[in-house]
Amino acid sequence: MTNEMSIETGYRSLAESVAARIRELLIAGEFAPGQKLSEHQIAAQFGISRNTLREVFRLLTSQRLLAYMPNRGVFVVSPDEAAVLDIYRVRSIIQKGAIQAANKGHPALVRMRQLAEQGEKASFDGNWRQVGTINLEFHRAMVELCDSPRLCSVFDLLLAELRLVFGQLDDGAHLHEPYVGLNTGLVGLLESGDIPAAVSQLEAYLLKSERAVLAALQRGRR
Amino acid sequence: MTNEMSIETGYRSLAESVAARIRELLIAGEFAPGQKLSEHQIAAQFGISRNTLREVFRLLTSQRLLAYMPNRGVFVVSPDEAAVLDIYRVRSIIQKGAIQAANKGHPALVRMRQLAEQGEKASFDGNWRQVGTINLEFHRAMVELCDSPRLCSVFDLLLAELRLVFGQLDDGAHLHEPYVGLNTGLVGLLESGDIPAAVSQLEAYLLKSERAVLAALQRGRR
DNA sequence: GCATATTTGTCCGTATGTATA
DNA sequence: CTATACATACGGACAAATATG
Repeated sequence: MTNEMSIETGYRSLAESVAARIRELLIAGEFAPGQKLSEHQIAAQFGISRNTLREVFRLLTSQRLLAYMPNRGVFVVSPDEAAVLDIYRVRSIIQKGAIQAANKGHPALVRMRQLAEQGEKASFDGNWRQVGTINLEFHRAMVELCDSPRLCSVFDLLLAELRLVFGQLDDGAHLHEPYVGLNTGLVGLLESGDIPAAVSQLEAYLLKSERAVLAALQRGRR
Repeated sequence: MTNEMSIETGYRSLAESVAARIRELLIAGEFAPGQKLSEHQIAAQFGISRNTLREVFRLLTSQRLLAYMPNRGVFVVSPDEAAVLDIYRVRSIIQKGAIQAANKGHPALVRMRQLAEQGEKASFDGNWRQVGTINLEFHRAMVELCDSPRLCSVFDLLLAELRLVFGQLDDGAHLHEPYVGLNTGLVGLLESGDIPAAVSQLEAYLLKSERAVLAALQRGRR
């Protein structure tokens, strides 16, 4: 999925595949933020040696999902209000920059249309968990509009960190539901080529989402 | 300097400090692009064990400075034309986004003024090496305008990769010299608060620089 | 195309220092 | 303050893949 695999062949070393698995567990909320990850325990849990696990930890700390505390071990990061503010600041810059490159017929734009419709459907069915997943995929596709592998990988890391924030919050419902309409509207604007309107629509989305996340975060972590 | 150190204390583990040292060697051009880094040799060269060195490699591959080839080892990346295009695409988005936040009196803006003047001086003295260093510092300060630690660290990685490209080229002179004037002009526009003019000035810089780097790259690597 | 040497990928055991109960 | 637990780092071992003659 992401770009932590080796070049050329899609082969992943043991460290890379375990990193991918732990990454999935992290964004699924299986590990609590702030929790310590013991080398001994995790190595046993995944059936790998401690040396290999330390390579895994180096990968995941580089992705801002784990953090080292010297001589104390690695811990799951617990993004605070400042982190959320920063993440949304970067999102704003990256996503506004990306949709400048939107041109009709771009594969990513087609995908955005599909995802917007899937989001409407999932929202209608009340499947909030899927609404959240689709929503993030939608914004990921938005960044793909500008055909920049580096920007996409940066954005992936941002989204992973943001998922970690979501994992701290208790309600999956109202965190994504209000935005499916905005997404559909945004796609329409991009398809019609009205970039300035799309930008302000995006700004509205980001501001609204940021405030909701901040409020939920301050309302207390579960 | 960069953010690969552990949280809380500024202490760096052995892997982190060796990674920083190798990183310096890489951007100084001490290792040739495409060169293979033998685990045995490099471990001996730096007086560390293979296990620790593999952690170092994980850090540096995460920073796009090295790349794994499965069962063949790690190699210094050799950015090609596509990489340069992508780097400048991301630079454009990030830097244009960053200067939107420029307000008079921002510490980063003060620093940009200082660096612009230092660049003029170094250019007058014909010290091209220092002109290049100052130029990159100038653009780094530009990104600091938006007070986003995440965007800054992303930009640092981009610049490190770009330095790797410079290391492939033979002339350090004409790659930076023509831009010192543009830098000074850009600072003036930002200080006067004329963001739109600053943006077009920045666009002119990036386009010019990108073309020069691409031309030098196609003219042949040393 | 084959046999051999080299190197990676991964594991284990262990010594040392640091933090914590 | 001592003792225990753990992170840090090292060296050696071995199979598998790769490079070399």
